[in-house]
Amino acid sequence: MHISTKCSVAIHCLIFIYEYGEKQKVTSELLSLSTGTNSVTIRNMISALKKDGIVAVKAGTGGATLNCPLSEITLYRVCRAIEPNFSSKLIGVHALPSPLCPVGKNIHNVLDCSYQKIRNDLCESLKKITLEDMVSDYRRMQYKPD
Amino acid sequence: MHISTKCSVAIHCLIFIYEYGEKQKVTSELLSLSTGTNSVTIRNMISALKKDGIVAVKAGTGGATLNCPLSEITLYRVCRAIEPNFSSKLIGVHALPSPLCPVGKNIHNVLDCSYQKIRNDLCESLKKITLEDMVSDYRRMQYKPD
DNA sequence: AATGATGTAAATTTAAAAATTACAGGAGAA
DNA sequence: TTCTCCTGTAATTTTTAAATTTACATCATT
Repeated sequence: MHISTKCSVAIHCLIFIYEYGEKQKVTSELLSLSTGTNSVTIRNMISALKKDGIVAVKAGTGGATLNCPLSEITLYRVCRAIEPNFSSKLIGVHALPSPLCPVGKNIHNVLDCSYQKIRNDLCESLKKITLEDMVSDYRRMQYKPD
Repeated sequence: MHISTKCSVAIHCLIFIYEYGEKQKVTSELLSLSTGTNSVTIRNMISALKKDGIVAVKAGTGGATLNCPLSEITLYRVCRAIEPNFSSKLIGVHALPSPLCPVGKNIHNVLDCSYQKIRNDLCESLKKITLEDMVSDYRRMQYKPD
């Protein structure tokens, strides 16, 4: 029913990996410390990003690196990688409207009509923002700390 | 962190009230039966819609009616009435990134930059859809049931 | 007054998200 | 070749948020 904190954690990790992935070994433990999120949760999330080709993880010895240019990583892609049907969970629908009521009988279809538009708009909105944008925001803040 | 089912239940109720509110007394009990949602939840939700001027409830004796034209009731207005800060809860953020890490220290501000754009886009998207649209979808389905 | 409604608070239940525990398996270092 | 550090993933437990339930004061009409 929502875009979970996993998306925020994923962006955090991706920025971290971009900044440090080449210089040092970025493990799930390190990302766990930086994000304040459980290392198993991190591993599951990184694993999903890996399947989408966003990151690469060195087998056996560990360590994550980016696997594609920042400009190709949109928020849409991150959300979809982590939670395949995230957009259909955006707005919750009540499960048991009465089939005996004319409104209840049709409400799911009525809602779907409009919700589909909203879901599409959201996806477009998420496609417009890339990790490149976010890293540049990050760097700007790095040097203007207030 | 998401748009709850309350929004869907509210739309269901508003269509119901539009269709039957003038002919019969639409009580929370009746809406509870039609939606399959608890009557106290209905009353709380109707109460929020009332505060926004979307519906009127007859005091004492009960019964809800629409209080403004369908075309003025956008999904944005419904969402905001029910959950004042719904858009800020759209995407969850991890609560405890490490303040000792350069990324952790700035991540909330970085996320806010982009998330603000997404929230605005969502609000615009919700403003484009009115209850008038949804009622006409509903009526179309009424006569073409499949 | 009696009835049938709303409005709201407080407590309980339910369901979803996240954390924890546990462990098999891979790559490199000792 | 065995030890260590890491990943991947399953199963369980804890935590949190949403929704329901219970309860009752209050307000018009009959």
